[in-house]
Amino acid sequence: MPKKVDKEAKKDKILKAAMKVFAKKGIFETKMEMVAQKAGIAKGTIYEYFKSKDELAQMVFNYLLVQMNMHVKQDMAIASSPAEKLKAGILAYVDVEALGLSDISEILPDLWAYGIRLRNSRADVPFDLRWIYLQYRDLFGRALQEGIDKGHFKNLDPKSVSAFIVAAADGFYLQWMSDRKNFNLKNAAEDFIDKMLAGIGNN
Amino acid sequence: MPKKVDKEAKKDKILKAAMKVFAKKGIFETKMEMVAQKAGIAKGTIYEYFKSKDELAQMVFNYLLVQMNMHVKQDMAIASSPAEKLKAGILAYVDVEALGLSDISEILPDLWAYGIRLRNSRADVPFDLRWIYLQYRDLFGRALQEGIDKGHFKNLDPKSVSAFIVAAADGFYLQWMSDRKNFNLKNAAEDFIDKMLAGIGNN
Amino acid sequence: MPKKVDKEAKKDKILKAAMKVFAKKGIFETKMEMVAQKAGIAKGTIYEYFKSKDELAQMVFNYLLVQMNMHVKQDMAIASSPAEKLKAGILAYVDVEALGLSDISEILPDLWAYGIRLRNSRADVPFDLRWIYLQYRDLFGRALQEGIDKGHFKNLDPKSVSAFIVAAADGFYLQWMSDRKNFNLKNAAEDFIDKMLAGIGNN
Amino acid sequence: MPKKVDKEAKKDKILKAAMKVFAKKGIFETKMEMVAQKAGIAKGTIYEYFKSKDELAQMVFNYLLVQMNMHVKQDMAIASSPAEKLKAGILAYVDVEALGLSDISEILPDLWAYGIRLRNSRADVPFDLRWIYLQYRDLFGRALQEGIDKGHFKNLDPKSVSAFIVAAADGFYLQWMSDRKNFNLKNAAEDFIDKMLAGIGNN
DNA sequence: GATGAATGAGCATTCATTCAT
DNA sequence: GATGAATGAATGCTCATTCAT
Repeated sequence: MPKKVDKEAKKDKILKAAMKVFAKKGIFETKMEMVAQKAGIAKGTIYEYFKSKDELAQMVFNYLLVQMNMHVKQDMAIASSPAEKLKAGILAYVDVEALGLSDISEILPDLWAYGIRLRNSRADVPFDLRWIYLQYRDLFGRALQEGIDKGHFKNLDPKSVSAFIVAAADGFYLQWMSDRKNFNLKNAAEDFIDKMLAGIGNN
Repeated sequence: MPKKVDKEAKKDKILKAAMKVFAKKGIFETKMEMVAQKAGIAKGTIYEYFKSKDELAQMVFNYLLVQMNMHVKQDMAIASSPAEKLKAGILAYVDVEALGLSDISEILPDLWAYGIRLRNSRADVPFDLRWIYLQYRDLFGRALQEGIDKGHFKNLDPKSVSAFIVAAADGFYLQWMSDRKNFNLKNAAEDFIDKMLAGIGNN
Repeated sequence: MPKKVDKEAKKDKILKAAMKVFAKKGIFETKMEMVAQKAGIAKGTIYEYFKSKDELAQMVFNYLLVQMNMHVKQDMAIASSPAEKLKAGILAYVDVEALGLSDISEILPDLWAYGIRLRNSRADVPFDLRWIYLQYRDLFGRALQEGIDKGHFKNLDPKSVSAFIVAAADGFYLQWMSDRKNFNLKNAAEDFIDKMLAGIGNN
Repeated sequence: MPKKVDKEAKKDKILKAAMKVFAKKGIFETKMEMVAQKAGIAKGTIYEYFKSKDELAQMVFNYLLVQMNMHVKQDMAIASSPAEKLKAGILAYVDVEALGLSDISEILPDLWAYGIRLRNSRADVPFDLRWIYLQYRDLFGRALQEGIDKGHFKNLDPKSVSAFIVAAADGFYLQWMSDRKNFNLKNAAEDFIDKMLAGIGNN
């Protein structure tokens, strides 16, 4: 099935190119021509793979969300203890290298802006920030609950702690994006993990 | 100087109108005509007060940043103990009502996107997210240091804790914007404050 | 009401310009830029007066249809005898000079093509060839009936005769458009009128 | 020569497919892809048989013109008396079934528009409406002349009568296309023939 | 010969900005 | 100062045509 492979590969190529240009310029400053150029193809070709600029943006955002989700889930699944799970999850969440975000992190606020605005406009959207956050909170919440059940953690509210784990991670992203030179994302996350685990630890 | 006042009032009116429309539609989906309509004036009049759409956006973002900054600073200044300062600061940071953000919170990701991108493009910008975050970290950091010095808090690194206080606050904003119905911003912040103060408290 | 007049005048100017270019090039070969140029305005200005190229075309067609209709009706109304009415109506129908069609006659097949196709597509159309023809047949039919009633004409079927009067007139247009140099529209119409009146005359 | 036949058959298939789509959508709304689909082939294949969309359109129009011409000529040739010749010719002219026009009549105004415009643009065109009409007028004119010579018809001008026979036939087409449900093309033609023959008959 | 993916010229339309009134 | 009609640069998207397979 040579065609199939080619098509998927090309679509992916365009997606990646779009991701980069979107990140650098913002969605509205990005012209289809730029994406084409970045992908090394002609403008018209993009439309063989994506219906419109808007769909392309959605696909890009969706791709990122799925990547991050998979990454976090996998790393948490592998970890053994509840504390390890939390640690692995948070580190995976901010693992820009593994997520391929190191060069395109600026895209996140656009994703957020887009996702938040979708609520108000169209209903048939492929991604829903509401659901995304629910899921992350659930993911961390279950690890927390497990830790509580096992007596590793204090008897705290998993809902609120997980919300704040996710919040901290997002917030670190924001500070890092604003000042990549001086803000060390990984260190911030590790520091946070240590402190948090100490805070919720049962001893 | 009645003229001056009138001019300022009108400029403010346009700014507020732009803020609302920007928040609802996003900057690029906002047309100057919409802003004019919202402000109850003619399209051309906006240009008597703002050089361009871009300047208008900058003024809007700057206004918000200044508001938030003032609010946080004031509330922290009034508070007496270090713990009270932290609490007051965080609550002020997320006080959407007082900040007038309750109806226009969706503007924040646009502000972030804009601010982060400014780095790459133009140098002569009126606001700088890097500096904004430095300042907030410094603000909370000084309260933390004071608490440490007074023996109220454990001997922790004010830099990293303040970074994560700001991060959590931003992150809560994000979750709240994504799901205003089900995520209680104020509760999340208060929960967080309690836990954090317990965690860093010296006893 | 200076504005109102200006606006209407300008709209009319654009309409007339579009009519000419449409006639010369055909609707699809006509670019909005050409219309603007012909009207002596900028491309964008057209859109202040017409929503789209399609609407512009519809307005042009409608204008022509209304003009022709008015012209025929008026000339028939003035005429006294039934025979005069028929004659006046037919001559008015093909009076390219009075209708302003002398330089833009080629637009008629486009009008027909457009009108016929409208049936298949959109329902909310401002003109309906079906109705147009019904009306013309009715107009000539009533003159015929009057002639029959008065004993001027033989006892023939007004429906079928009126249909064929209109048919002949349209057909003459077609031959004239195809060969303006050698086909004399007015002569053809007059010849036809004489013969027909002789044919249906009662003596 | 089996290959030749195959080629011709395929070319014809494409031509017929194009005819249908052109009729339904109009030439400019017809995309080459649609024609290919209708013909059950790939888009690129059309270009193996026709140089361009424009040529395809010309071939379609030419085909129709030739068909109609042959049909009319043949039916007139068979008829014996001048009156029969006229009758046969007119009926053949509007015999949509035999001409294969019943489903694609809407194509006629496009043909007219195209033909009329050719005059203004390119000189090397395969068909010329001017010539087409000359021929039809000649065809009917000769039958009329024969009738006059034989004393069957009054001494009228064959030129003008033939012009008006053709005109009526075209005009009937137009009314029929505009309202196929309520306008009976054949009946209109027959009615017309009867009346005309009565009018020009010598008795 | 047939295919259909790729191309890129071409165009309708939008909208920030200007400026005559 | 205020207006809103006019502008025209800019851009998303289409689709006839090409050509490697």
